[in-house]
Amino acid sequence: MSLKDELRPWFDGLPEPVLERLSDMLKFKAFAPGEQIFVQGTEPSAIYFLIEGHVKTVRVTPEGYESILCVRRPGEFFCPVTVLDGGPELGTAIAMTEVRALYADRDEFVALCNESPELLAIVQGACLTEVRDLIRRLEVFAFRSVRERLAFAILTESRRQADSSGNPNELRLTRQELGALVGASRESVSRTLVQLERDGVVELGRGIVIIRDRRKLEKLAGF
Amino acid sequence: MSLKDELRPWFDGLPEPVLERLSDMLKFKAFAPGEQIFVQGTEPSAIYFLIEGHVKTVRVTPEGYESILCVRRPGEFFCPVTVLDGGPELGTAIAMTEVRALYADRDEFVALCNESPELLAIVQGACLTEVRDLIRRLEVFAFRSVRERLAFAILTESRRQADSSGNPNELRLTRQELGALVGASRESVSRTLVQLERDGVVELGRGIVIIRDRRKLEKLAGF
DNA sequence: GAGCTTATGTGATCTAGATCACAGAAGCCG
DNA sequence: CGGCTTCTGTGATCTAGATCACATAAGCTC
Repeated sequence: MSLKDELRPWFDGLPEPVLERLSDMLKFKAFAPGEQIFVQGTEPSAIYFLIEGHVKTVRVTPEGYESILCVRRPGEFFCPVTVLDGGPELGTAIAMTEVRALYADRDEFVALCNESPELLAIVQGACLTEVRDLIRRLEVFAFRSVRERLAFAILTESRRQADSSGNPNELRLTRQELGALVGASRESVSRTLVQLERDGVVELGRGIVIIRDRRKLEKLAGF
Repeated sequence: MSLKDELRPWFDGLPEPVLERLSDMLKFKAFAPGEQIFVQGTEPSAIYFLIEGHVKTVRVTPEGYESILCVRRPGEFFCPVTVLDGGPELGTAIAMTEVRALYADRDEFVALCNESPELLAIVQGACLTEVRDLIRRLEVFAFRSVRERLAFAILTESRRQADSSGNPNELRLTRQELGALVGASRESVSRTLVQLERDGVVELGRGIVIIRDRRKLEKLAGF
């Protein structure tokens, strides 16, 4: 199957010639676990299309606290915001697993966006989704307990995983990473998850959380 | 001065004919303090251009907690996100003072955006700014104390006020509203502000916070 | 298997901040 | 003016969650 055909499901509705030109400008690159793809604050030089593996975008505060902005999964491209505004990278992208990705030079890609309103609309749409997601997350951060924030994060990530045709019930995140995702300490996450396991909501493993009772989780998260 | 000329500074770089058509589609409306301009979750029917007064966009959780998404000031239009994606309103917009605003029908405005890439880029840019602002805010929420969150919020609002050619040192926000902005209780905000007043950082009044020592504030906020 | 490194559970403490409960103040408007 | 409502300060109490301090445990590599 040609690259162009592989891209099609990602860019549904994109005119054939645009798809063609896009696939022509893409190059392949692999990353090892832990490897940095780009660094917070630097000028964005490319847009990445994730084929395989997971990538986290993290921000580190001056005190050394690490917070995870988002986890990217196969089928996603990043970062839509920096592609459009050309501003500094919002976070540092780190491969969580073996990663296979395609990438395009940002300038080239932007040029193509300016010629194709359809492509621009797709990137724009991704940004708008991010705004809506961030607002929900902010609300959860402001008023809810670690237990509820965790439930929310697990469900959210689970859904994103389902969207990328992964197993929606198995989340490969360490307690540390979950903490960075919900703004809590590793210990609190650990204790809370053990509690949730006792309640039959999840099942725990080393570096993994398995969802057992989605209904209870949704109730907790306030969905 | 014609409406078109009044609009010009808001839409710097917009081609003359587009500006003309935009000014033709605008209508005037005034709101009394406390009046709702639109409601969270409803379908957006218009885009508003704020001429005078302040507008807060709030979200209310099922338990009755109120959080403020943002405060709009003269020279801003809202909400760029719902204009572009047509999704449900992100929050309920409430006039905080006497408000004078212009508004355009969303469909008409979107049609104009589709004809003018320059106009689209302006609205898009506002969305991208929102993403970056939200991310910073999320980070502050996750790891910092009420004291630091307050300093951050006061500075941020101060800057936005300066941008709308208001007095950047006088913030007309109640303790309650500041709490809704930083995710803290009214009491905590009150106590913390009194402390900051003792330290000579701010001066307090009924429904107002006056910045006295911007430098200290910036240090606290982590700027 | 020995010896790493990384991920995890869990007890003991300590504190920021929520919550409850009032009392003053400052504006309103009749 | 007196009686509203809205905003504010402040004490007392209580608890979620951070932090510190270990002890495992599970993989990995040689």
